[in-house]
Amino acid sequence: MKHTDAPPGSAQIPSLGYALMGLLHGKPSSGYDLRKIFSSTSMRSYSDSPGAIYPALRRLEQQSLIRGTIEEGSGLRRRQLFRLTPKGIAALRTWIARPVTREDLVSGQAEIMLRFAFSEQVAGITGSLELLRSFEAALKPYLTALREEFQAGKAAMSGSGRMAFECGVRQTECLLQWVQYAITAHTKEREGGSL
Amino acid sequence: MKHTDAPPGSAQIPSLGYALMGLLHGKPSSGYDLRKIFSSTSMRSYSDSPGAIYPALRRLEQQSLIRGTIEEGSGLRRRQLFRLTPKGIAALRTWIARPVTREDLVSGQAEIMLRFAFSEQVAGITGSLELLRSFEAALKPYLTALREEFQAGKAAMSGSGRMAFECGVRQTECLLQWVQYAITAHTKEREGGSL
DNA sequence: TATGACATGTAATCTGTTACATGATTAG
DNA sequence: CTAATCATGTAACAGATTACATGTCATA
Repeated sequence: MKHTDAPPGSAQIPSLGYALMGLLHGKPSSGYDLRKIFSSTSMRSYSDSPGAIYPALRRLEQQSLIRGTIEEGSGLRRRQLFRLTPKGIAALRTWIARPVTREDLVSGQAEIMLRFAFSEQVAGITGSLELLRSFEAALKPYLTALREEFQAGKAAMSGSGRMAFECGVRQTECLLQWVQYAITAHTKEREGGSL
Repeated sequence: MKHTDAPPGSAQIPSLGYALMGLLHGKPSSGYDLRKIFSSTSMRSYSDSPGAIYPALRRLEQQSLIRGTIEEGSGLRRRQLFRLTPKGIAALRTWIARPVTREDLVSGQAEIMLRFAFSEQVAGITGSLELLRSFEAALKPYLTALREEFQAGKAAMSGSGRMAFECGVRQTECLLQWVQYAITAHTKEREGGSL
């Protein structure tokens, strides 16, 4: 019975859309540029296929989150440069500022890390710090629950099932350590930098 | 130009299909049972929605990887119990025995962990060990490449971008440590258990 | 002039999500 | 009787993958 009832016009943006917008915030780019970023950097987890990127760009443009302009002059063929609109920047900011939920943790933390990666450029160090704290706040009880589930269920698991679960717990512990390290690092930087 | 040319009839199975088959290997279950497992255990990353599970089960049945039989007798309503066919068991085994590729590492390790979790039940400790070694072999050069990419690119990243990358490196290190720990644990168990 | 990198797209298909529909059985 | 739980399904839609199609420009 979850009536999503999203604010009209904001037909929820998939992860790829935010990845694209985050990159465009850094620098206006063509679809081809973005594809190259996906295929050549550690963002390989996003598909660099034209069938994914061009339709996604068009959807974002239809929602007025980005605007494309055809580049004239420079030697090559028509090349459409996309840049964020004010509405797009606002959407990015809202996305980054969303509190981290249990759901974010359950379904792989890929999207939260994406949010964090863009956070400093889009929302400043304060925004990064807020996201990290929200991350930490969600992570702690989640880790506790994971450990409890492990204790409760390990008797019924196969050897490798138990090990796989342990891996999940360890990875989550590792993540929490990183979050705490990142919080101190960012706190220091903010004190040293802009105070 | 990648002509996939999969062996006919084996129309590549998505991750959800293997998750379902892995659970069925443990014990024949109805769609409802499987949904409950997804919604109540740490396999929450799979959707427990009927719109995902029932069609997936039907697809597997059409490929003769599982077979459903209606349960009579016991009080409740008709309930279809699914169990693996020999072909399904073979497909599971093949999936588990697949060498771990770079691609597996790039796009989140969720699927390899699923493979590993089921490996002992389906392929025995030897199968688990082989998978772990393959995992280790893929992980080491990947980690090296990640670190190199980090060194090469960190100058151009924002503070939080750099941190996010560092998180990726740390998580990968954590994973490698776990793999090595799991290898020694499994090796011991095999020596103690069946020798 | 032929090849390969640049640059953009489309169509078919598959899978998953959301939301709804149906009906049986059990507990209060 | 009514509500909750058990149990299965479907229809509309969104998004990604794959494979193909198209055309420009540089260079060898």
